[in-house]
Amino acid sequence: MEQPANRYPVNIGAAASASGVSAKMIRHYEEIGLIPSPGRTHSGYRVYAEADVHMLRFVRRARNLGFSVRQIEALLSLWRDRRRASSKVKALALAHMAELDARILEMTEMRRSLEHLAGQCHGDERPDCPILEDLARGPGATRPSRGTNGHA
Amino acid sequence: MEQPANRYPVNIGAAASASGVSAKMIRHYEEIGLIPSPGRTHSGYRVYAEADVHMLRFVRRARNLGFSVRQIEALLSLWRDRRRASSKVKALALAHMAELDARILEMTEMRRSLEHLAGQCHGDERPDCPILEDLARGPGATRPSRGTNGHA
DNA sequence: CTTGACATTCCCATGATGGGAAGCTTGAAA
DNA sequence: TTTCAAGCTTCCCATCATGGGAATGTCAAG
Repeated sequence: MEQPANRYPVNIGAAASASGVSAKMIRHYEEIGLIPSPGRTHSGYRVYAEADVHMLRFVRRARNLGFSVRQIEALLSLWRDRRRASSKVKALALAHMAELDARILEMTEMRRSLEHLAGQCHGDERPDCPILEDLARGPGATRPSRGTNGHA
Repeated sequence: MEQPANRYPVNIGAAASASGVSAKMIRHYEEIGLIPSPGRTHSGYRVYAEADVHMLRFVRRARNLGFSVRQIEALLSLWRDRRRASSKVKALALAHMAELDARILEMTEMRRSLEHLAGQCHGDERPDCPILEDLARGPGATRPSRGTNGHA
């Protein structure tokens, strides 16, 4: 009954390619305590079981969704606790969605401002450029230059 | 004709509050060469002229638009070159907009995935949760759990 | 002079990731 | 068996923009 396909446990390289998390990051996650320290061979090589690789995949997918390591720490402990209320997981997800919304909004506003400015810049060989003018003197507030200084 | 309102040149603290760039960051920008080294008093204090504060404001506004320091370096040199073609500035702005678009898209997709998952999670005291299940076994691929392992 | 608010430099931390060096281990080919 | 490449180990450094804090020096007002 030796299934040749069951190649576990594996070294860090195989765990990395099987999980999509780089070996570098696996060691890092271990160091910061996100994942437990795996076993070691007599010579010090890290040894990963299939369950470890599953956990790494979990981590990678959560990162793909933009969760921070801190949040993933929480997700992992919720994952391990098979009796936790699903509301706890959902709360984490909603909180992260709110963060994403905030960042999306922020960047969308930047984009809108830039679009506006770029739309006013003819973008040819002439030197006058509303983009730089706006950066130089501040959005909107077209204050009359107080004659004292041509700004250098 | 002594206008009391013309309080330049100023120390770093005043330059910071007048520009909205922290003293810490002003020194940092100087160190990395984004802005020129200002004059110093006999005792080593940095001294900023009004034009310097204008430049700092320029930097802050550009950062508020999400430009990287590297990009601001380019913007500043375009700003100083009064003969540059406005197309160069516009090109920078458009490139930055494209970066913003990419990041916005990425985060929007994350958000959408999360929304989908959260929408399937009842979020009550029951433990079963599609969010964790998805993270654990991978998006879409609903493989039957091969009984060999309760996952640990 | 003392005091308090400023300034200076230097080092460290964040968060997630990667690069690379120096050295040890492993397995397979010569 | 020797050797060689590939893979592993740890350690340090870099990114990017920002801040905290320590130790020390300066300045202006009391």
